[in-house]
Amino acid sequence: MNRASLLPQGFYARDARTVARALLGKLLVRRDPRGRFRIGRIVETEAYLEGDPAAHSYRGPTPRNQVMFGPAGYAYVYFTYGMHYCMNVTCEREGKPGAVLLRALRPVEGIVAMAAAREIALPESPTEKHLRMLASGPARLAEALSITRERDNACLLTSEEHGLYILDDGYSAGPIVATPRIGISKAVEKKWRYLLKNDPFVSK
DNA sequence: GAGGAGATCGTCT
DNA sequence: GACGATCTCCTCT
Repeated sequence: MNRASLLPQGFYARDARTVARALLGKLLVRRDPRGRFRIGRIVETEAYLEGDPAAHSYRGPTPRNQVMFGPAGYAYVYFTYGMHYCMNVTCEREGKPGAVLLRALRPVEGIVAMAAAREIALPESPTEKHLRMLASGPARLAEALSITRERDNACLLTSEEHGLYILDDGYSAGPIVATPRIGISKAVEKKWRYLLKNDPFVSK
């Protein structure tokens, strides 16, 4: 990888829709305790805003969502459906909740480790179809990088210290498409899901 | 390829 | 006590 740099906190302290678009093409990095890396390029995001009925923050702070009310640039990881974790990045500013859900990655490095974490048997020469199974979907993404609420909620993403962070390697993302968000029942008309146009690694 | 059911439990009402 | 910012597996075409 060439000259990749951490995104500063100012990158995150903006409108969630702006951050959601800006995160497309950036690298999500997991460095595990053995110093091995799992890296994927972000190809799909969703924005959740203040006053947004679909956002976990809508009804005010609770133990579960309190990270959304804190400063920008932290991970908000929640547990849902009794079995899945999903990862958000906090944005906006303190007291004004906003978050971006990371929905899909294009695997870049550590593919074998991702498959192991997902308990998927990869053939010697995996096809794009196999690689799509690794991190195309918010719960798949979290599982591929071993992201859990217990380990990663409220972790600072602008530092490499915790082993989970986001890098800008200078990649220039192509055209971005905005669509309605997935899997929600409120504010379904808002087109706050963003993805790289024609990218095969977006979720379905 | 499309569509639907079931899994499974933390969180909030 | 109801409901998820989901995924997988199974059936049918």
